[in-house]
Amino acid sequence: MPVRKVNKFDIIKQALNLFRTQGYHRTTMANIGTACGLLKGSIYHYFTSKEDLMRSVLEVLREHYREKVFVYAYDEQLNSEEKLKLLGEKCIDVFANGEGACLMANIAMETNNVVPEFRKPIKGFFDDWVDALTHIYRERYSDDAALFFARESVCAIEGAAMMMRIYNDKNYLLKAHEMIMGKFEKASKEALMS
Amino acid sequence: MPVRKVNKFDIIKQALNLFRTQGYHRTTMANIGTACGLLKGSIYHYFTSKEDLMRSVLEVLREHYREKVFVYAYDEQLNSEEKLKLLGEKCIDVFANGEGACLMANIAMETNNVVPEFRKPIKGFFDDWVDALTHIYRERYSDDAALFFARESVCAIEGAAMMMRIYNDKNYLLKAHEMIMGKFEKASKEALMS
Amino acid sequence: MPVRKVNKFDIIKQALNLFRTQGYHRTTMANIGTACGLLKGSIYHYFTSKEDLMRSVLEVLREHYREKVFVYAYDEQLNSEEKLKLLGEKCIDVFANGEGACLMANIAMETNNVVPEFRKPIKGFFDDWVDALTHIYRERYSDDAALFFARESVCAIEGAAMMMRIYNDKNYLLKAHEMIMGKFEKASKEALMS
Amino acid sequence: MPVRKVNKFDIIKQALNLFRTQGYHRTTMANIGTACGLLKGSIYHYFTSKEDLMRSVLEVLREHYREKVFVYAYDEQLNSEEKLKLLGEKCIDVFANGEGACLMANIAMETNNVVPEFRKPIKGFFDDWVDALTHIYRERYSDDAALFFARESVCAIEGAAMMMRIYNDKNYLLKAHEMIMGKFEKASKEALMS
DNA sequence: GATGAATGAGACTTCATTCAT
DNA sequence: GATGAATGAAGTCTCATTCAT
Repeated sequence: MPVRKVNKFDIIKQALNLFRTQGYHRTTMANIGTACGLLKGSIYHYFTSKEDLMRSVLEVLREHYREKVFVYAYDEQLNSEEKLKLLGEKCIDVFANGEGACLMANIAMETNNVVPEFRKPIKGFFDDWVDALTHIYRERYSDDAALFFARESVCAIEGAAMMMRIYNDKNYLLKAHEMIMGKFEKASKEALMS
Repeated sequence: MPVRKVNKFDIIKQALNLFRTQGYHRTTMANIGTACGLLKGSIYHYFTSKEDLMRSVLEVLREHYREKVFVYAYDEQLNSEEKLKLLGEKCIDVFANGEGACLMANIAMETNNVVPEFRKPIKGFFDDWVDALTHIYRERYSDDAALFFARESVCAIEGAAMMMRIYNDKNYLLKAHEMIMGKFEKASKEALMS
Repeated sequence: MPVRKVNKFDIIKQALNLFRTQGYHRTTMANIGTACGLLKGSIYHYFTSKEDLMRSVLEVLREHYREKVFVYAYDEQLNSEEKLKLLGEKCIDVFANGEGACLMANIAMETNNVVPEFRKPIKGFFDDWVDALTHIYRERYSDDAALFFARESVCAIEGAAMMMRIYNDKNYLLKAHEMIMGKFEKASKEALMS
Repeated sequence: MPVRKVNKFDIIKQALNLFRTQGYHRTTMANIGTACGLLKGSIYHYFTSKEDLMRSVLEVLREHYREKVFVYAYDEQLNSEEKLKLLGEKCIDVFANGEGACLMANIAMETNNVVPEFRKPIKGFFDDWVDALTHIYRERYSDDAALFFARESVCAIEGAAMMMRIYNDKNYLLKAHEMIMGKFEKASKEALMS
């Protein structure tokens, strides 16, 4: 009964969810099919292979972050604190959501050096993130320091996301966010004092 | 004719290396066998299953860290800075070595929520690590603050290990270590001043 | 809205070409569709199945040979040499054309004893061919001998077509044709002498 | 129950038979397994892929002909007629055996231009055959003529094998053999007369 | 008539695991 | 203890075919 049941994006969403929670290798095409109400074979109507699907997932995810999260860093209606706060909160939302964790990091760990195709979008995502933070930090730090702290912040969040997963405790993410905010505010005061 | 080619530990060592670099699912029993000069079937003389082998790997790794790394936190011949420095350097050695990365984190990401058996040794490892750092930090912080900073430090290192892998750049790990050391030394001065 | 993009014959022509060059099993309905500017599903408006399509291809091919090639054997405007020459040349044209080879022989090899439906048109084609040659040969040989040499000629041509394909060398076909012509001309002289 | 059921050669023999009668694409690994009393997966213990198996089949077949058939062409205990007779008879045996036909030709037609890997052993086989016949023919013909007639003979036999298959009539092969023998004997007499 | 979505059987292949030798 | 043969479940992918629109 060939009635349209899904579209490409539905599949991507379901796959994203499964990849995030089960990992790439433990997620089968049948799993993804079931999640969409399709048979495994039908997914090949939309994607040429599992890798192709994953590539799309990574691209969509990157795009999502770029347009819905990192974009706040460049919204000049907001002041720096607000930007940083929004970025952090959005990340927490996404990461801590459901079985959570950062798919980009997961996939990087699970397939890096093994499926080189995935490296580009993953790197791209982290580039976007670091760029966004650097843009914010430049308002209070030198260019070098801004880049440095941006990287440090990403490390802190990603490390926290991992610990959250291991200990099943969302607090790690919240604390990391607070730490980043606190540091930034302190920089502000120091800037004022100097 | 019982010819002994390897022992349990040999297999664990090879498996550890493969799991670390290729991940759990992409490492086959045949891969491990080859690395040991055995056929895959022979591994079952030592371990009842792949999961069983992984469990052993995780336990051995935890033990290794406990005895060879975290132990310095409790070596009262050393002062606090020295302890912290040693811990960091040892971690960098192991993580940044070869194809590197932190197996515990990798496996956590790849199998958490899926192979619950692995959660205990992984959690245990991070507990040990946090405990060791907390022990050091207590010398300059309150109990609560020590625990808090210990967790933060582990997040920082693990996040850096991940970024190191993604960007293929060992600097992340070094910077994270420096940051932790710097923060601790600063705490020392503040303590002196107060 | 009934838009007619192709007709049955278009599909047959494209399918013939693909079956000839790729073989029956390696040619997919999608391949055929693409070659016609259709989607694979649309072919089922014209043919009930792949086998049905192949049957039509074989029939059309047989008809083509009967009307456009073997017909010369019965054209009494021509003398025997001319008939034989024309038949041979036409066959060479078709067989050696493009990726060439004799579809009838290909399909016979690939599907004989497996898709019995195809045997009839294939046999029919070779019957036609042998009949045509026998008709020509009768002018210089006894009925028995004519039949015998007709079969021998077909063997020679088909064997040559196969070697042409294996060695990618059209000469085999030309030499076979020459051989057949030469033998026939010699028969003529002997007949004259006797 | 891992008791040795087959060896590599058993599998090759069964596969050869199936490929010859069913063709390459219609023969599944499961078919081959069943024919050997194995499960399909077990064949991968001996061959890395279906293509790998086919390659072995082609190599074994070529070797078989070289050692058991074409070898007579170089056996100087025999006179020319005997050599040619033996070669022909052996070929008839093999080709007409069972569901018969020449696997080399079958595969050439079914996979040529598609699985280039198979071209080498197939070409090699026909080279061996032509070489053997050329060697015999040189005793009564010039080098050029010997090569020419050798090729012609192979064409005749292969064409006959195909017709045998289509008409399910072994006579084609016998007649082709007789024709070749007759021609050769006639050459002998002409040589004597001149 | 044409399309595109969906199906489902079945293909090749992988791999953890078992077990007789 | 080690091997090599075999297993069987499961995975990715293909493809002829169906059918609502």
